[in-house]
Amino acid sequence: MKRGLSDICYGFFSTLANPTRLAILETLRPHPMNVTNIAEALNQEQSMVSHNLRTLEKCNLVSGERRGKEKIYSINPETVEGIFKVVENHAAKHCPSQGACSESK
Amino acid sequence: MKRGLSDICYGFFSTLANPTRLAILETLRPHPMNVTNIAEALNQEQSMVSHNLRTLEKCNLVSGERRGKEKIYSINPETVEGIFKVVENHAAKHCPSQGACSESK
DNA sequence: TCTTCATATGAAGAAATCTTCAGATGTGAG
DNA sequence: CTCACATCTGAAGATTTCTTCATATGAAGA
Repeated sequence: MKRGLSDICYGFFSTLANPTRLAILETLRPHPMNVTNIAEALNQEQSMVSHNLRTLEKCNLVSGERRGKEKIYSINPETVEGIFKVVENHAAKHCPSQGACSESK
Repeated sequence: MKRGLSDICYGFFSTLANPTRLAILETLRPHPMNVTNIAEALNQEQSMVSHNLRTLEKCNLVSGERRGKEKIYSINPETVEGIFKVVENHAAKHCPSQGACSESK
């Protein structure tokens, strides 16, 4: 198996290949938020959100800052916006109605 | 669960979250190639490459063109280069030695 | 048509990832 | 210190995705 850029990318894309994590990024896009609020916004269990925030943080897609009892998470805007931009453009051109790269064809 | 850009992105990133598929993209980056040659380049079974090419094609990350017995696959350069560029930049800033977004921390 | 090369496909066990639950840790107030 | 609130963590069953194998389909030439 060839090895190169692929390796650098694998963890990155694996991190993004999850609906909860994508939803977290989208939720944090407008502004930073604490864990409880993210969980409420997504209607998910707090522990699930926490697990996924850890994955996102490992990958530097979000970063968290303690503020008293809370921990405020915010996205890494450069990377997240950059990626979303490419995907939005791709979807606009190649993904008819909606729901890209899925079933059908 | 919130629904939005996340849905469009999910299939896209799932497609990219696989070492074989990333290696295929990297292999095709310089120039188009047929299935057998890709398999040889990656030292992988032909059927595996074929399965993964199908996934990539569904997502419009590659496209295949029959030429006689062979089928020549090529990447969608706009999207693939765009994505790699963002990831390379991200890795340069946030992924110390190499192997991004993986273990440690 | 028969043969050969090239590619695609279905199915099933193997492997990786998720989700959930129970409880641990951290923080600040009283 | 104890309590309450906020977040984190480990483990295990549930679920999803991979890999492999056997075989099917397609294309071209004899």
